[in-house]
Amino acid sequence: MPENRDFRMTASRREILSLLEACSSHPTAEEVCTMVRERLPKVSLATVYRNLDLLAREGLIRTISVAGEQRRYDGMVEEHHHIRCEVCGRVEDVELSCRDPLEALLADSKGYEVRGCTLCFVGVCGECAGDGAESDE
Amino acid sequence: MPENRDFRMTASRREILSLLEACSSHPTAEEVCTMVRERLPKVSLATVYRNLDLLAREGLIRTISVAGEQRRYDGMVEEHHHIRCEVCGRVEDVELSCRDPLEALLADSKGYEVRGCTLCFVGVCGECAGDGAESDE
DNA sequence: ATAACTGCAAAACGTTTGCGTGTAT
DNA sequence: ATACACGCAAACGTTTTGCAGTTAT
Repeated sequence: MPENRDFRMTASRREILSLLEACSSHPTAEEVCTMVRERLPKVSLATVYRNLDLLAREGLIRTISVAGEQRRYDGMVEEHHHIRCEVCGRVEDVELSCRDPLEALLADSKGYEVRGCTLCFVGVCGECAGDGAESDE
Repeated sequence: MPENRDFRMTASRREILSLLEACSSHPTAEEVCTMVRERLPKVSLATVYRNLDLLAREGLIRTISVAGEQRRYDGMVEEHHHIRCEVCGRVEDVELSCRDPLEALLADSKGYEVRGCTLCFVGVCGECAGDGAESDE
């Protein structure tokens, strides 16, 4: 039963994929690598990077990147956005479809054909609030 | 006439600041360095990084994190957002205050105290449209 | 069989830091 | 005079790449 893909579904790829799909924490490549190694101890970080890149290009996962910070990966491929805690760095999903109404506005106002939208709120999560951490603004 | 600042307004800082204020292209640190060197040839990249960081901490410029790319800097300090061309990479300002209505929603729905919002649309700008460049999706 | 995939090590990249010298205040 | 800022070069953490051996198809 040949799969209709232009790449091979190897053990490490299957593992990365199912791991990301089950995981809500938007891990970094290194965190993915650590998780993969629990089941496939010999997987190298380079392979994890290569596979994350491939899976993202194939549209099976999403990349969350904030310039100057470590890239993170997300198994949820539907359009959605994130909120990141300024203190602990955690990233959570936000279900919020503000894209469509703005798309028309932007395409009109800037002459762009809008293809996507990366929206990331930053703030302080409930756990970090009151930690005395809000003073570094 | 002593200035009421907790840092010195040196030549390189003044230059970086006025350059960013006059510049609408959201340059990277290296681009800023190149521009600064047109007038101050001996400035080092490390100094540019240090000064960009300081000016951002002081609130005189903004750091913009455009997904997947190098950090960029912006002389416009008011809350605003960006749109980036997928083809040529240019980043333009978008005046669009979608923050306030969403803030309440988010603070409520996720338990976060929202402090800011980085919103970046990606698309194809007018100049790049029809260049045959939209095939690499 | 063979093209795709892998681990390893080294390179590349953007960014930060230590140190001794220079400069704004 | 002195604390701050600087240039230089080296270090850093993340990501990419070259290569030779391995594996899925």
